Amino acid sequence: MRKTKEEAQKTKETILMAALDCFSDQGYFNTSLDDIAKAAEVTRGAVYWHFSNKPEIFDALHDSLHESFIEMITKDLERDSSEPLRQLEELIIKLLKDLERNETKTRTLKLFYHCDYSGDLNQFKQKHQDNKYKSLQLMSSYFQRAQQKGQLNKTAEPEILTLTLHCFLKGILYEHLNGSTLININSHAERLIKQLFNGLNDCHASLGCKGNS
Amino acid sequence: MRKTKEEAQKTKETILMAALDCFSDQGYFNTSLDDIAKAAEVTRGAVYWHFSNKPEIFDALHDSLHESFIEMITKDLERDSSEPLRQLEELIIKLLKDLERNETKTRTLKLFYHCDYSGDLNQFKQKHQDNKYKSLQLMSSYFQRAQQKGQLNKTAEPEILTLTLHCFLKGILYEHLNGSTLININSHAERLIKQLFNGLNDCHASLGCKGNS
DNA sequence: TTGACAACATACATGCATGTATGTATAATT
DNA sequence: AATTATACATACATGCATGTATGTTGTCAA
Repeated sequence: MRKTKEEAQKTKETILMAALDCFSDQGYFNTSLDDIAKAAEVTRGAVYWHFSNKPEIFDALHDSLHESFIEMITKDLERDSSEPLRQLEELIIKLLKDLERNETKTRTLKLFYHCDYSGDLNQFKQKHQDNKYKSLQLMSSYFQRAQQKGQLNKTAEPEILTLTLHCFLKGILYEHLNGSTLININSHAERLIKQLFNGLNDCHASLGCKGNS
Repeated sequence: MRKTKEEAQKTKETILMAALDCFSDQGYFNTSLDDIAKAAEVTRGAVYWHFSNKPEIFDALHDSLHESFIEMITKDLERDSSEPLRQLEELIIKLLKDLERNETKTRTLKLFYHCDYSGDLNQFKQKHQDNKYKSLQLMSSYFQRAQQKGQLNKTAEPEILTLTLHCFLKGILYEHLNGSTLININSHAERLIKQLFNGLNDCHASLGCKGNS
């Protein structure tokens, strides 16, 4: 019965992926640990050995996705483009298309868009929210760079711009992940993003911003 | 024990509001019918008398909110403003501020942003999504009017514009309802909306749209 | 006014999910 | 080579949520 350490690590990841499958199909609250165990072709004993309970499995899934995001953005920020706004625009589209290709990421992300933190997941609410803020702060640095390079009106507020982008992205992802027929990343997302950035450029570029009270 | 019809209708609504309270506090899946009954100061017998099960309570909450939204938009559409885009902008802000005031609506809406339709709620997924599309169609008619009045470039696509607005709104609401400290409707939402509409105007007004491939 | 039915309350049966305790075989350690 | 701890599987106890069946009281209709 006893497996080698590598094998044990492998079954742990098998359990994680099985959990993701179950959560995606039936939802977090509708999946029992036994469901996960059966999907991973182990028993609940194995699950309880690697994780203390269901919320911890959820948290493990979160971590893997978040680390991946942070890494992609951080690496992109190492390159100091002459046009930070265009760089950001390209990054966003790249992230979206990466999501579309990687089904594991898509399903994981979908989890966090529809999960209810008011139950047993409440213990992780703050942590996951903090992690989201970290990604946001990274985003805002693009706008700061653009402002420093004089490509953004001085009255523009990077925070507001980041929020705008963030809300917009959230909406797109929400619809896309929801399996909505409204949005198809290949045909729509790129145009939506471009439209948003056009708005930002036109509004904040050289002239003053017209409508902000 | 037997109550009059009016009293019965009242307890039914009491149960609905109690359910909303419970769902908001503990989440849909973490509330039992007994929780709801206790919150409404009745027994589970009363709950089972008025509703066949928990999903049906959820659906009843949905209906009340949706009807309210459709009514507000439909009434606004009766007025044929000379500037449909500005009219839409004002409507959005009005809707947001109405939401902020009406806590029942806020909590109900929050339910549907975080609910997981993959479980026992799956039976209502299609219906609720269809209802969402209805509101979206109403929104797009503002853009169509603007286009007819020549206030929107002829190459602009009302559907894409509606999607843009919808995604953006979704993001704002998601953050706001999530209790995010990032967004405060009073101080932020109005500016965010104005910024978005500035983008639309600048991009699609008289000149051609620059960046759309 | 009296039956019939509505509007619940109470009681019961069932199943499932959780957590833990214990068993076991084998890898790692010495 | 013997021991120990690991990596699970199995078994058990518990509690809770659901659904239904039945009881009870008052209302309304005739």
